[in-house]
Amino acid sequence: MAAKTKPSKRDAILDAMLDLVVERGFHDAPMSLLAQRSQASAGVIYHYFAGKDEIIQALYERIWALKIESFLEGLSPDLAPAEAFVQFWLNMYTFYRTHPKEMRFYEQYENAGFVCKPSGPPHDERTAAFAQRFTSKSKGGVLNEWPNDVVQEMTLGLIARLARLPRKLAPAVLRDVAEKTWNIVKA
Amino acid sequence: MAAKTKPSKRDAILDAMLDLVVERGFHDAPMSLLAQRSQASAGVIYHYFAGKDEIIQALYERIWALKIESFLEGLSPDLAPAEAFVQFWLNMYTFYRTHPKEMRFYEQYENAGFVCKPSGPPHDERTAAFAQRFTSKSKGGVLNEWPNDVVQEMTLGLIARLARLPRKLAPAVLRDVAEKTWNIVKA
Amino acid sequence: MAAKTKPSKRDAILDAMLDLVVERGFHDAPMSLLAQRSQASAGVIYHYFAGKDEIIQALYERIWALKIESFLEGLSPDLAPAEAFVQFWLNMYTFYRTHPKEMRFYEQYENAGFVCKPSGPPHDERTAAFAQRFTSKSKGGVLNEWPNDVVQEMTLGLIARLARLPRKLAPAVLRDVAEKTWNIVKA
Amino acid sequence: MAAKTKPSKRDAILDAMLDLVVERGFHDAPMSLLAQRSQASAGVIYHYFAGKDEIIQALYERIWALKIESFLEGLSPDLAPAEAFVQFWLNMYTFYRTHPKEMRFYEQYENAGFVCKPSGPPHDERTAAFAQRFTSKSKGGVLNEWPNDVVQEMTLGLIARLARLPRKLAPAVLRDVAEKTWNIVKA
DNA sequence: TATGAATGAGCTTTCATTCAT
DNA sequence: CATGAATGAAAGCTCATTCAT
Repeated sequence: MAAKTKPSKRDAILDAMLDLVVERGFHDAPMSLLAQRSQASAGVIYHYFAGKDEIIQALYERIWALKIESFLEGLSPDLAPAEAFVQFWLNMYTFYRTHPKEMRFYEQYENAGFVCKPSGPPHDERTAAFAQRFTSKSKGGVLNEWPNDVVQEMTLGLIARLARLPRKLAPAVLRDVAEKTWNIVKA
Repeated sequence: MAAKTKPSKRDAILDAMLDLVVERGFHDAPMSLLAQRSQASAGVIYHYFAGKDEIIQALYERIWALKIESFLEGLSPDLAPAEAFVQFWLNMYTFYRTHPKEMRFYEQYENAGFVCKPSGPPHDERTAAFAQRFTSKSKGGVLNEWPNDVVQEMTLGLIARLARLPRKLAPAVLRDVAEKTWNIVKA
Repeated sequence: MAAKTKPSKRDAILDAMLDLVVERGFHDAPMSLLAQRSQASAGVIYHYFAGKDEIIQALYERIWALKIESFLEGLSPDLAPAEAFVQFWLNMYTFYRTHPKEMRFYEQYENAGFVCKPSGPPHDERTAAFAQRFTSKSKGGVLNEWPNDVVQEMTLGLIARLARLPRKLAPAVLRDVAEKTWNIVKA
Repeated sequence: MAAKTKPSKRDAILDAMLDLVVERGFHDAPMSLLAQRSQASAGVIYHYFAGKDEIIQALYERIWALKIESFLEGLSPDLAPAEAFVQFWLNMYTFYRTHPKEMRFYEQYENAGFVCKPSGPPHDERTAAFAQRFTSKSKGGVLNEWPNDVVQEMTLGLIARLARLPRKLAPAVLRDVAEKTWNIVKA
């Protein structure tokens, strides 16, 4: 049988930290509790990580990777812009709904200035290709001429917020929002 | 009669806490530093507040009040819906741009689960009236039939995010976004 | 009555640290024990000192000052060189014999490289004057032409070692050593 | 037969510990670092030594043996007292100058009370013979009547201190000090 | 009102040592 | 012989809070 049964301890630590931060916040996630929850002794944690900050950082990166994977699922480059947009939109919504803890962690991480993101979020080729496509017309993309960050908030940012709402939105509403939004930001 | 010059100490404490939380995050805003920064002794702080949590709470409420005041400025009930909407939109953007620290505090407060908001945000009559007007048509308002929270994210939430962007947006873009958004959410 | 009854806590901490280091060595002088012995809580110690290193440093400086005071006692500039030399020699021996703990601390401090002496031992005018007198003849002093540090080891260094010996030396021997040494190093 | 190439691991550990103690002091020489530096795993160290203290102890003894060997080099019993004295003196100085790390270790060991020397320094015949010769006349030796330990500090102790000085002393000065010292302590 | 020394539980981290592999 | 993950007590230090003055 294949190998990958080993790093379970490291992962257990990250899992426990995720739970802890979501349940109690950065300010109330002591290493002692982390040890208990992850079934690790206080000592081993420092065998895997240099310190608390590094755990947070590693967790951030693990979630980032997971996110990228989920977002690009089923997104072939052949899809027409409108379809790709809606597909992507739904992917994000689904990811956020199925990973609420990861999402809450993310928000704390980005808002609390806990650690400084090192060298920006890790780069990814497929994301870059996708991003390239969704730029303003004047830059060779398919979008209108609003500043890039405005468009992003209108799309990615909006989905994230909608996904945070307690209730799951009806597919019809979801599609409707996606399409109306697309009509605003497309070229 | 001696004017309101006295409670300056209390305010100084709140001011210092605001700075601290914004600069270092909830998890790194010790009372000792708060004392230093607010020119108060460790002891007096507990004369004005019952504890750290209460300071956070009081700060939250102070900012809330400030926000309400700013948002409703120049918003008479006579304004046509579209105009009121755009006016409100611009008010929010302006407030957020001129109160970046308050905004960052808010985000941490809401994301970090630091304290549970007691009894919901304080009630306000004028807000209520305004909110009443901007509900779905079927409820007597002027908006479409999307769930209320979806519309809120599309509007209030969006503005907040746009205001967080580093660059100040050009008035033209701002108006454009406001109007296009209005066209989506209006009845 | 005069003031100086206050800094007792700070001094108690230094006293306790001196005992601890002498009894158990730097490597076995935990803050918890220090707290117990000095009748201070773990916390207050950090009110008076920034950390363990600073305590060691402060102790070093306190002892240094005490040393200077003792060494120069009864040493008027009018004394003939030979007499001044012997007087100084006896002062040192007496100090070392009456302050064995301080001496042992000193030795550990200087040998263990525990902290780096900041900016050298604090300067003192009277010492400087005395030192000036006891330099080689060619530099205007009363000593022979050996390198300065060699002479120092032959005198100061030697006394320190003799004082460390378990037994107290007979005054006669002491004087004899002092005089013979003087005959070697004088011009 | 396979020569002494095997115990290299044990020696590597002692070497690494020597470096560590000299560089950082007893109080900051953790086993983990020792493992790294000696290319040994944390585990094997305990195959060769019962614990940290034993390593220190073994190191002390290794250095002691080395010292004895160096000191007695070229010291035949036929040499006249004055010549033997000066020869020994120079041997010591040379050893100390060529083994600064060993010397610094020694000083920490003796000052820090790290471990109590077990059963005194290991006994050695040749040293004993040499020591016997250099006792006071009344005990059959060639020295004056000062207490034994005083003479030792005047000689051995002094050399050790001179060797610690940063600069290497000129041979002429060295000889001069040796001879003048001899004149003091001889019978 | 105001001070700041004092408390002590609790925090993050270290480290000598063990033991399954 | 050798490894290095694992242990857990203890280290140095922080911090919300109290209280004598």
